[in-house]
Order: sequence, then structure tokens, then C-alpha cells
Amino acid sequence: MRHGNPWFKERLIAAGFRNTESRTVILNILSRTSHHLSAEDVYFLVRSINPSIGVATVYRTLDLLTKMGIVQKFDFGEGKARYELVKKEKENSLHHHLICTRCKKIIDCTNIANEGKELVKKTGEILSKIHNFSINSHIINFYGICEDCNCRHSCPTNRTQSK
Amino acid sequence: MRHGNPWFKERLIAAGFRNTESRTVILNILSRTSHHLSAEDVYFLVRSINPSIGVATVYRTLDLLTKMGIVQKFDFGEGKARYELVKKEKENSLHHHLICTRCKKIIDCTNIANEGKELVKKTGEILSKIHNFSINSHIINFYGICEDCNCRHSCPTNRTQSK
DNA sequence: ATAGATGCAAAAATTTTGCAAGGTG
DNA sequence: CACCTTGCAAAATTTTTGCATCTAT
Repeated sequence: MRHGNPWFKERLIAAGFRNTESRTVILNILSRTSHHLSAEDVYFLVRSINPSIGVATVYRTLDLLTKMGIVQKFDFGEGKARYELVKKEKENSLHHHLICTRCKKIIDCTNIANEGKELVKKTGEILSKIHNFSINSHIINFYGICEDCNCRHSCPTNRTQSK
Repeated sequence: MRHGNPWFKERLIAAGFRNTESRTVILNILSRTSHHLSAEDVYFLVRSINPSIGVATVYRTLDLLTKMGIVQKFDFGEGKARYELVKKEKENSLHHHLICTRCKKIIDCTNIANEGKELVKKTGEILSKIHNFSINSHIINFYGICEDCNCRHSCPTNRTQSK
């Protein structure tokens, strides 16, 4: 994985796309982090490597990678999307998240509760068959209030309606 | 449920909020549909009932209802959020969605694959305990390509990169 | 009377798009 | 060389916010 991500190059070519600098840079960034990066995060990192790459390219590339199934797009209700490389080892695992609706913290629980793997798979197969829908990925999100927020506030609803 | 949604009024008062016209109108709209409405959808419907209510109030109210757990906020990666009233009967059910990453269609599968209910509950309890996180709701989304899109296009990736 | 709620319009924030210029196969 | 990609900036979208005014309790 040191240089060039050949598997990625192959997939691009095979799909009829071109193997460009921007795409390589963005893919390298995604492959070197374990976080869910926002488009802005990616853009920021991209600039530190090649300042001539623009935001539009970042968005277009993330979109392309998502459509190719190389990247998974997440939406945690923050008003912006986040992206993560789909790793081979992760392809068969669960994507669990705990999301605090108060402070927007995201706790990644992938692979902690793996007993459910079979069931999610089976459920996917059933739905897939009923609706003739071909599934590429999934997300299981739990929403609630995190430990920190629970300690700091006693009232369950933010009184001021503000952030 | 014909008039006033008394249970809602009670919850507002109990939490120290006021029982206002806007809130009643918005809640009535949400309680009369089975769709996931965007803020824009709600605003549009609100205007047809009381044109003097503004967008900001719609957003503020949806936010308040979400924080109170009366409404669930969904984010399907369309660039905007959608909202749905949490119905009593639904509180213990599953929220399954099939989401087409090509045409953005959302297929609601709530309650079709109910064998998973126990498992989701158990998983939630485990994660909840590990992270000391109090769960209010959850979502299970499957991403892929829908029947219509599969029929119309042979190539797995949209060649033009455009919408 | 008083703290909370609202409307309005401006501002923020994220993402998309048109087009001319550049790069890849 | 043809066609895909890109940068740039403008535009489109969705959501938030400040503030004066209004309203429920």
C-alpha cells in the first residue's frame, strides 16, 4: 500500500475512468485514516499534499468513489456528509454507531457486537429479494445521549433551544 | 386525535415549554402523514394552514420535537434531513430502509423483517452499557441499487459523474 | 409582567455546476 | 487528438441566527 494503490488503479481503468493525480491523493488520504472524514477534512488534507487540487474535485471524487463502492458515505445528521474507505476486512462486518443527539459525538462500534452479523446479513437478503434491490452496504445507528452530556445536564431537553 | 393532541400539550408543559399555535399545527401535520417529510415539505404544508408561520419556526420546532424524542430525524444523504413522528406502536419496532445510491429513492421496510427486533434491542443494550449511552432510537439502512436503476443501466457506475 | 416563542431577513455552511483550460490514454 | 478531468468562481440548497416584536402563562 506504500505507493499508488494498484488495486484502485485497476478498478478505475476497468470501469473506464482515468487514473489521475487527484484521485490517487484522495484515495491515499482515505486509506491512511480510520476516521470518518468530512469533505472539508479531506480537502484540508489534500491541500497539504497538493495545494492545486480544488474543492470541487474533492466532492466529485468522493462521489465517484462512493458510486463505485470504494468509499462509503455516512450522514450523521450534522448537516454534512462523512466518508470512509471500505476496507476489505470490513466488508462483511457490521457498521454500528452511537450518535449523541445533543453534542453530535459519534462513537464507532463496528465489530463490538458481532453476534448480529448473521442476522443483518439474513435481513438484507430478505429485503433484497422482496424489493429486487442489490445491497452494497449498510449502517446501524443508535441515537441518544452520551455519557458526557448526561452528566452535565439534568434536564432531558436543552432548555434554550440553542446549540 | 381530532383536536389539539392533548398528550403532546402535556409533554410540552411538563418539559417547561409553551403550547403554541405553530407547534400544534406542525404536530398535526406530522401526525397525519406516514411519509418522511423534509423541513421544506413541512413548511409547505404549514403555509397552507397558517401562512403567517415562518420557516425558522418550522426548523426550530422540528429541532425541539426531535430533542424531546417526539419526532425522529432521518438523514438519507440527500443533503437535507427528513422527519417523522415517533408513533407509539413504532417505538419498539425496527426502522429499516433500502436507499438507492443512484436515484436516492428510499424504500421504507419498517416491520417487514421483525425477527431482528430482539437482536437490535439486545445489541443496543450491550452498546449502551459499554459506553454508558442512553439510546432513544435507531436506524438500519441498507444502501445499494434499486430495481428501476438496475434495469435502466448496465454499467455499475454512472459514466457521466453527473446527476 | 416576564420569560419564552416567532417572523423576517440576512448569514452560514455545505454541496453543485458551468465553462474554459489542462491532462490522460 | 479526442475526451475525460479539473480549477475556479458563482450559484444553489439547506439550515442557522440576530433582533425586534409578540404571546402564553
